[in-house]
Amino acid sequence: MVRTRAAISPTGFPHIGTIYQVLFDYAFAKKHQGRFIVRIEDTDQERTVAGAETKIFSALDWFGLSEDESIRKKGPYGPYRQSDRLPIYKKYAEELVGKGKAYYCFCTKQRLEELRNQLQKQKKVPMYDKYCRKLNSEEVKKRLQTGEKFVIRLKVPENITIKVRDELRGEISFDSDNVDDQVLLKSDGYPTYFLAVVVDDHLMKITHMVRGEEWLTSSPKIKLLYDHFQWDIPRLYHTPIIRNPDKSKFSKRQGHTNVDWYKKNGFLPEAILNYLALLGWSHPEGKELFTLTEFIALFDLKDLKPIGPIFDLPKLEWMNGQYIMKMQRSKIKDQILNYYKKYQDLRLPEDMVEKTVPLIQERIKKLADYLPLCEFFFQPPEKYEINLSSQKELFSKIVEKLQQISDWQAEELGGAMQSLASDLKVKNSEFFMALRVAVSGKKITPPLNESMEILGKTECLRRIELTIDKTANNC
RNA sequence: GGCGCGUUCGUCUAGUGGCCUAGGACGACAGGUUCUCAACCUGUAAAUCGCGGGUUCAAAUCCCGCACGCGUCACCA
Repeated sequence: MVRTRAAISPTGFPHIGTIYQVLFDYAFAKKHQGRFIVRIEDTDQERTVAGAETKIFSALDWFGLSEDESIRKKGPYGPYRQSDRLPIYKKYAEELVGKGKAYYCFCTKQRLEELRNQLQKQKKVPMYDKYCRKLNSEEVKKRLQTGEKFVIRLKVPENITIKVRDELRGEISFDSDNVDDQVLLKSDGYPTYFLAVVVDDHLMKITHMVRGEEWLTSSPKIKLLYDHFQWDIPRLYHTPIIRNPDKSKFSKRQGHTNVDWYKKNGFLPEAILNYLALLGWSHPEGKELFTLTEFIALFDLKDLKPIGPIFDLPKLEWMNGQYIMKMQRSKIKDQILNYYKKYQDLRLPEDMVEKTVPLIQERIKKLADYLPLCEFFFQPPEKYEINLSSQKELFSKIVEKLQQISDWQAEELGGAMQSLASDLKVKNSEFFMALRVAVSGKKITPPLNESMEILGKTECLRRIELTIDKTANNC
């Protein structure tokens, strides 16, 4: 059975790059009727942030990428939080020492730092000098008994070639002399990432290890560990890393990496996933718009392209607009209502939102675009984007004409206004623009006649008369 | 700097030796439609397939070298 996992560090807000990873883990597991596991990697006590776990799970739920096993969903291979598995790592680290594949190291942080500085000065690669490898077992035993602080390091064989197979790139060779004697168990009793992933992935029966490309160069360490434990290594996939426009790792400085930002700006989770799916993967028929279900059916990890794509917000916005355009009206209404309530603490009147949806459906790209476009439906304009002071006469005639309309429908209105414009020999564009601004205050609005129909006769006349008053004052 | 990975329009990509004088999408631009904005329609510009060598009747596609970009070099993940 296929089992994939997302290894998430609770160190801050949910990152869009994490979702990108999770999408592939999730889709691949689902495609093969497998299980998708979320494991909390909180082995760095200093970086762990309280509350981050909750945020991660709520982000997963928002995207519809909920896991099958985790700290909140019981599974057969728990616990799923690494800080709850400390004895396990200790046991395996010691097993490695017993096998002669790892060793105790008593070097102080100061010594390591000096060593590093020294090597850097000599323009050499900063690596541990394997000092404690030379310690004999008697001495080690003695030092351990006195309670001296220690770490356990991986004993990397000298002068061999380590071959690792990455399913997207083929076989990659590393010279073991370039691989550091990695610390596996820290002096605080916590494992480092390397020990923890290998032990956990094995114990949790992970079949496909999907992780970011930033891990690629550490894969020989992983390979060595699997060999030393004599475990079967899962299939390895190093997925591309999303980039900034300048091709560096996608970061806060140059883009929006926080999932919350997308929520707050009214992006739809389906649209984001669809967009993300197209980064490094393409639909066999060249389709750009597809559902998660369709993606799951067609996706295969091996089709991923190992090139770091640049995150292009305009395309995401376009895609979001496409999703809104295709959504049922009642659903958009609910989404808008919900969105403003939740993220802007505004309770918009449901009936009015419902009426305006048909007018704005193809005009907004994000839920957050709704109010700037439709605010005038809820309150009369305070400011006017065009100076109407010379139009007093025009508006008087408009009022006169509007008052005669008995059937207040967009069509009637349009007809009446059209004929008035031609009677007065005013250009359509000018005429309607003046009226538009009088009613809404804005140059850009949904279709005028329809908008006026929704506002109603009384309100429209009120607003135009208000405009006349204001233009009169200006004179 | 060592090591590793990568390189097709501005961006996401199609492409696995002939169908490629390189296709699509976003974006840009121009025009049409139109009461504004969108939407929609039509069209234009945009990649000498990073560069240089091979192999082959034939290369974006295979091989080699170089350049550039990115990643990584912690008791962080």
